[in-house]
Amino acid sequence: MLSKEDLIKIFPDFEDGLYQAIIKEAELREAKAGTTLLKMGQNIKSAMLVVDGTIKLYQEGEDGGEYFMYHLNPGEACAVTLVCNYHHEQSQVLAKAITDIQYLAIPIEFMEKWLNEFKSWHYFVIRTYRSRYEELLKTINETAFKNMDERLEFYIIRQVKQFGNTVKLTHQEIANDLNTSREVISRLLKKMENNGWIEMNRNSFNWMK
Amino acid sequence: MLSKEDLIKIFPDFEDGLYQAIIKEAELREAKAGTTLLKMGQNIKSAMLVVDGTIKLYQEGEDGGEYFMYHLNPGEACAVTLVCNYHHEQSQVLAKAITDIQYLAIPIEFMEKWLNEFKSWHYFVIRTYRSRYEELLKTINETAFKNMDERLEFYIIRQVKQFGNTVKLTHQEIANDLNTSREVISRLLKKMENNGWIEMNRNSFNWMK
DNA sequence: CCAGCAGTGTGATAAATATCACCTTATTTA
DNA sequence: TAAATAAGGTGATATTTATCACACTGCTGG
Repeated sequence: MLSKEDLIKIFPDFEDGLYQAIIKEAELREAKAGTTLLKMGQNIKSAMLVVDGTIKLYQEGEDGGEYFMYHLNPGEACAVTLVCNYHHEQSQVLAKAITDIQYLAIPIEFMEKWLNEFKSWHYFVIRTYRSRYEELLKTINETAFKNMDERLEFYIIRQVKQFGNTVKLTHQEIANDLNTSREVISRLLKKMENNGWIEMNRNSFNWMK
Repeated sequence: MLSKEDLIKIFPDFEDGLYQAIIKEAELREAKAGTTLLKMGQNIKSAMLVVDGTIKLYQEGEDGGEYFMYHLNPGEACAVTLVCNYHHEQSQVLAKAITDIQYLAIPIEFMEKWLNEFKSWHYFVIRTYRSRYEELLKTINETAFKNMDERLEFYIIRQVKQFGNTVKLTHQEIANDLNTSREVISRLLKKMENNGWIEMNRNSFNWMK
């Protein structure tokens, strides 16, 4: 388990008792890049707080398609797992580790309890929901109003902010995240290359705009 | 202002002190059907709790387009206005009264204070964010994965759940909400009529599926 | 009562995106 | 090192959605 000092670094706004509670009740878990952490429809058994690495959150279509919504970084939590009533809550999102990650798993029976006991936990939950709500608003804005070329640009910029100017994704992976086809992405990237916005390599490209 | 008894009917889960605080600090406002209550980019000055009537929440595109996200009903609050830090928060949504409405306006300087003082307020804020987050997930699912015919059906069903089987909207209004054109909606509704799903009239139709 | 307008119907066409086919090139593996 | 595999390029075509043009109809205000 992490020490209190470690926890303070990652979750600086918690109160003393909450750090103790986390140390006592949470389990520190690891997962390899590529692991699916949460599927749609799956019962939620524990809250997920990111300690290290990056998680990608998706909406999953009935047909099996995936639609990228936002990243989760250290110090952040997966909103849907912070359930207040712990009876048969089912996940409405798909969560995947895209780097090797470490996270705290907290059995959901503590969610209600901690809300009562720790003010800083309450604030954390509100901040989490608020920021995720705002991410979803951005995603809706892109999806509802923009064509694929602009959506792709927005998508790339989010990648760049996360991981720097070298985007290490195949055209197919990007197409999956945007729920379109590989050909569409290939052609749009080719246009960007012609415009001098990117420099393409196999399995990656550099954002230069 | 409303009496405590009225408040209890609409917001049953608040604690005693919170009802008092609302009576003391909130202003009961009215607005006519069609009024814009909140524009994107506008500074948020007060929280909005719906007392009577229905509000529609939209995402607004840069080009001026509107995209319907969800309804707000009595007992519910506009999530974006429940801001914790009251420095220059700007609205990221568009809110319109679609019936005559009554709502409580609470100056946002009380948001932080009430979070500290009233546990039931804290829970209310969390419930609000959680349910709105879930609405957005549904909206994203429709937008990202479905064609216009299915999206229209989903949209109509939400209307029907709100207002009953007679949908009193023009094709143009529906087109605006779904960020498409009137012709597209006209043609799709015509198909639904041919399938026997709806009965069309001028300015309205009946859902019979 | 009729002129004008909002609401609706519908064909023609354009634009965006999806799908299919097939090719080339780089990388991995037997 | 040859063969298999993954990544990417590109034309042809189909589907979905957007846009334009114009007709029709029922309602409303002078």
